[in-house]
Amino acid sequence: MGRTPCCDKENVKRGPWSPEEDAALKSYLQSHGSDGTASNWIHLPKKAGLRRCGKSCRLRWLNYLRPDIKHGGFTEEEDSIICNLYNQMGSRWSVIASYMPGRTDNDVKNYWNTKLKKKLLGGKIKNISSREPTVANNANFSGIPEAEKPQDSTFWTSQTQVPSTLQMLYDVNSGLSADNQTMSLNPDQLYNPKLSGFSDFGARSRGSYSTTVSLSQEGSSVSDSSSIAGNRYLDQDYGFLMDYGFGVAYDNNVNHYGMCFGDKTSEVGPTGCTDFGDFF
DNA sequence: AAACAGCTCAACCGCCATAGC
DNA sequence: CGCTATGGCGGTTGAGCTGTT
Repeated sequence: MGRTPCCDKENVKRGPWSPEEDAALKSYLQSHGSDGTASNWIHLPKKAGLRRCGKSCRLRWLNYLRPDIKHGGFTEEEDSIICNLYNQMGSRWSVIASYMPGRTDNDVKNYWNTKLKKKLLGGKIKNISSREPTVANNANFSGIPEAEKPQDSTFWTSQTQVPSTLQMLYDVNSGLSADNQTMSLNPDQLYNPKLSGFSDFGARSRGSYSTTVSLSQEGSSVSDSSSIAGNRYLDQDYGFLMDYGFGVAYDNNVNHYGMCFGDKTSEVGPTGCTDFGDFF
């Protein structure tokens, strides 16, 4: 037996909302309370005189009609917050959005997919240690569940101790040749078919991320001992996997510096790197 | 001016989590 | 404990807008 639909799809209006519908929804929620419990989204359309699915009403309110919604372009500070948090927790848009009052998960997601991702692909990553972090100073952590907060304060404050081999510019747009002087391995050595190539930044990993990469002693080959989704740059000396956020994992395989590491950190390098790059 | 391509973003879809019975 | 209803979320879609040829 299939799942029962949330509404009668035959009798609900779909597509863009008219100003009249917006007004009806807004007026109803303002007079009856706009929190989910008070509203009961499923039954709201009927009460508000709307021929819409309850979910659609909820989405319209949360993403557009709420009075505290911030419309308009994102600031650089917000860009920075999004990039930092994306690197830390992946595509948890609602959590990321919760750090930015007035922004919705949909907004952040759209902004990431249409602009920020391209910005990064455009080779905007700069020297790792050159910039002060911004999240610590600007993020609003109030109301954020403890588990969702950045857990390592050094991530937000420390800019020192960047290993020299990490002092490189990774230009994701031009591939491996971004900084050949500091790359210890040539592209042939770095490339591993099991890593699915270097050009696909769209891979995504969610939940656990069981990556273990071990470099041979000579660094002449890369062998992975489990599957790796997505594509990363490998640094021979430190063995880290450079992930620019297009498939970044989280949970126990991502440290608080935005780097992805396998379960066996001894195999893939230290966890003491202080930051992962500056995208601007 | 028209045709086409690329981009944006609101809206939808389907899955998952959880509360309540 | 299992089922159902509902809320919430991330991924995807497509209409409309904008830029380019």
